[in-house]
Amino acid sequence: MNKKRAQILNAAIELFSLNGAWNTPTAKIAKHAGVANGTLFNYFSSKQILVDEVYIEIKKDLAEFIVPASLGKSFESNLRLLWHNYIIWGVRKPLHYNLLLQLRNSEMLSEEAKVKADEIFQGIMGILEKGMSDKKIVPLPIKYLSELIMAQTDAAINFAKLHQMEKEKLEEHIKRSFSVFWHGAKT
Amino acid sequence: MNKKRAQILNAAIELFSLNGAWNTPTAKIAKHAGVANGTLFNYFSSKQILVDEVYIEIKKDLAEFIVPASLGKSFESNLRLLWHNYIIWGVRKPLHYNLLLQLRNSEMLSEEAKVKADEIFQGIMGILEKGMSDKKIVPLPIKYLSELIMAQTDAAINFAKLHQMEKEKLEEHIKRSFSVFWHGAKT
DNA sequence: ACATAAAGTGACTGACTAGTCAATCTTTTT
DNA sequence: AAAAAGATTGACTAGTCAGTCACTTTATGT
Repeated sequence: MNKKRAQILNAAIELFSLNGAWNTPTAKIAKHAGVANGTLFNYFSSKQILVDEVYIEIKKDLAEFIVPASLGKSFESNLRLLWHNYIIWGVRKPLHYNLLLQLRNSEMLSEEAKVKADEIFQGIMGILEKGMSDKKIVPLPIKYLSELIMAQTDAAINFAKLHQMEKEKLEEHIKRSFSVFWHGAKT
Repeated sequence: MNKKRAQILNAAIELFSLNGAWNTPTAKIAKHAGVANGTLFNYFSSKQILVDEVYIEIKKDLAEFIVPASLGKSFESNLRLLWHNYIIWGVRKPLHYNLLLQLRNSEMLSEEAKVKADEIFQGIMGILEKGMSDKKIVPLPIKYLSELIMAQTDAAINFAKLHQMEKEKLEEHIKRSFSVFWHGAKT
């Protein structure tokens, strides 16, 4: 069954996010997932692997959510869409988002997991970077632009959460955050 | 003696940063600090308290480093200086910087430690926020500006590290990063 | 209906670690 | 220089938890 695997992953995501992965015993995860202690290890042969898989799962979820279904229009509109979707994801899935940050900075991930997770985003990053260099819309190094995009979307997510934004207000905020980025980058 | 306390804190900062605080036994910290196991608990009554104190220590170090000695000129020049100093600090003290991010997202800090650490920055933030609202240089909410400042300086630190920047090149990069922010914010 | 395989279980264990404390060493006081 | 106070020590303990494995339950094939 793959259902059990998903149950365990979901339980892990929730408990890791709320209490910290370092502070969450595998027994608690199993219980929360409604399976026996030993069953967890049938699906994930060690806690390390579970942590890695949780990270990859979250990145996959994110990638699937933000990737523009209809790609091709102008580079700016593609970037706008990615920008929008990432912020929405961060606001709508606070547990996932929180855990993403936690694991990124925790020294808990194996190198393999980091590489694998990066590979998921290679497609998206490739499109982005190609667009940036082709159009040379912007006089900044591509890698710095990527950093800026990540950083400013994170700032936007934090602010949106702080004010518990929804619907129109959130959409307004997202638009404005993109303008701020776009004007800055075009300096 | 306060020297021992400092030794323990420094050992903890190094080991926490490299291996993760969750993964660093108190015994290892004591050994690395050149004191006995029990001595650590004479200075920090629990590991939780040690972690909290490490976090506060780092924040103090940062505050001391970035605060403009000569304050008073224009708001923009003050902000420029804070911006500059924070990035320099992040680049020069990679262990401190790394651990700051790690602890922020780790669910390891007590609420009291977070509050105490925030208090250290209340002065700086106050000046900043007052400057922003007084001059109304910028049509964005103050809290969002703060988020943007933190986010964009972090991006600048990452990029500087990625390219192992130093001296003039680093200074150029810092200047540019501020321009990007400033132009964006004035949208 | 039976046999064989696969999936699930949970009590158990070996390793690890935060925190203790009685004993020892060092510093200060008288 | 003796005594008292304070600091340091590290062997020890009590608790926790990742991972195991002999057994049970469920699914599949004949």
